[in-house]
Amino acid sequence: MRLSKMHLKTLREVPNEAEIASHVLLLRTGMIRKLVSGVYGFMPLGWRSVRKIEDIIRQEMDAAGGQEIHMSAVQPAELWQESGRWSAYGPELWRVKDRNGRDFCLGPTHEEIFTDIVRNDISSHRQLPMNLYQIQTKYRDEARPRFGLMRSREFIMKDAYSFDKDYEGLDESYRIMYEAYEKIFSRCGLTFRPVEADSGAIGGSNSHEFTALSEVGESEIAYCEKCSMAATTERAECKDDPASDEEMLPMEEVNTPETKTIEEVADFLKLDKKKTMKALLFVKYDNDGNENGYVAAFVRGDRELNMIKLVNALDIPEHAIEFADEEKMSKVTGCVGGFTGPVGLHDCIIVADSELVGARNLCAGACKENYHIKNVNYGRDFKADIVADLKVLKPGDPCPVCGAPVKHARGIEVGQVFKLGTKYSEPMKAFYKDENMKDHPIVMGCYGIGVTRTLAAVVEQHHDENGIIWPMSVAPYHVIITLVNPADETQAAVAEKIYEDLQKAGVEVLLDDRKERPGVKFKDADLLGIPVRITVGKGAAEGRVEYKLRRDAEKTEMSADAATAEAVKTVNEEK
RNA sequence: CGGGACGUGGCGCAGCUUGGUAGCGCGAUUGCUUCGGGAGUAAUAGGCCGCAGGUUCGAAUCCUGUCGUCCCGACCA
Repeated sequence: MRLSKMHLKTLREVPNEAEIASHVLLLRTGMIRKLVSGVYGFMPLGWRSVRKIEDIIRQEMDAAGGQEIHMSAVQPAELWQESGRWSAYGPELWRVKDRNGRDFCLGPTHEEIFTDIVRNDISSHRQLPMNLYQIQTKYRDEARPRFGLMRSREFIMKDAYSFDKDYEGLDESYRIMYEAYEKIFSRCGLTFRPVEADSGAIGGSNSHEFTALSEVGESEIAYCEKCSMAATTERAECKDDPASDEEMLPMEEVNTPETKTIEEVADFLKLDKKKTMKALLFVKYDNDGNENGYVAAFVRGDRELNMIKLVNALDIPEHAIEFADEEKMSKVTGCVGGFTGPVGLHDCIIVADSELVGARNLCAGACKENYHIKNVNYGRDFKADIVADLKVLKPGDPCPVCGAPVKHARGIEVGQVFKLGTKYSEPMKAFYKDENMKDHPIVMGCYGIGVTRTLAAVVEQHHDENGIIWPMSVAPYHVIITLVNPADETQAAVAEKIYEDLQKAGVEVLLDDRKERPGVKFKDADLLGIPVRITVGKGAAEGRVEYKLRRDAEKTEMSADAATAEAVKTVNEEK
């Protein structure tokens, strides 16, 4: 492609709407264009990179036995009502009505549609296992779209669904996808870590996220350097401190004026924070959005509540719970903002962290303004409706597997794999008949990759202060020829020859034949990040050109033919 | 949804405090010079100052509302 003919507009200045590197660079290179908040279009170079990623995904999915299909983005509400997610999914589901007032949504994911396909088409065990996938535009009406392609309302996703006879088959399908994902992200040039994850709104029992490591990433992961433990902090199990062998002491109410926070209470009573417990108060909503009772969650004073673990313990969707209005809640349950403890609380669901069961003589709120109670003990003084691990695993806490101190890192979630089991096949009646004509629900798995988010993650991991540094595999073009002075016939002829030779060799090549000053061309070449660069300039009369890789600082002078050969070799090795 | 900031030619911004009908840099077009790291010069085009009300003789500027955008939080495969 000749740059003089290409639809390309690079920006010299940083658009004020962008903060992080991938967003800034994708806008400055003109690869993406914003339409409205969270909705982006792709210009020629951007679209080529998207297609590169898609092609890598297709190759690996096909190699893993997947079959590509393409479903509509528009989905009828009926299917979502059948699975129960029409109400469970929440406001992120982008709902639309047709002219007759019938409800639809723009698909955020396609479990229902794929389940519907197989329940119609699959009836025999002989048709299983099967894996179907698509690469398609998805919609999620995000509360706060941000960082360009990182969290957008419209995005491209590859979603795959596996269908098996039983859980053993699912384990195998899951393993195959997991390995395919490792290949895909490696080929895209990403540094990533598969981590155990919560299954969220998609549902199911077992899940891994593929996280591209990056400081600007929105997911936080905990991992252990001594063993293989790696999980999102939402998911990571947090070990209880061992049960105390202290004697239970009698409860004692103490006056603790103006001590609303754990720090204040611990300071005032000269207690270790570990000898206190804190209360977090929530209001629960039913599927229609009406208030549906209160929840009080308790963790030790030095711990932090993990909301995901709480909603999982309650077995409700995440959006069905919110911090409670303490005054309103007080009238029903007797809680007192800042002084809430489990003793004296009534008419609400009490959820206690498992660590509290073995702890002894903790200080808790007295449910009375300016009073706390010392020596509160589980079992004797209060009981919980639910006991579960509710804690956030913090850096330095013992690894739940081996006990070594864990570390934390941030990352961009570029893919996730789930074991769904029969979560969809059962309610939607996707059954197959076995050898004995007996019906069984199909056992499903689902596997997603954020294609456009992967593009952003690649840029996050591969850039410098001058621009993008594309890995060969996802670069929009492999080689850029900078023709320093197009008016110089010798230079032009040498550049044209290299351009043609590279194309004949199957290399994707850009020829910068614009009537621009050299500085502009060099700056653009840096910004665009094309991996191999050949500069045709002063040396052209002697048949000499410069060869340079975007990622390297040094350039090499060589003959035009040698540069062409070197470029072909490098591209074929790396693409 | 809560908190904060911002909307002025394609992009980045000034002007607003103290109202008088819009300016700078980049970009674009044309000429001349220049030509290996975002050139110099001269000229030209391009803006109902987000939108709607209000105050005023007069509003980019003050007031109210509204829409949009970004950041933090809430939320989020």
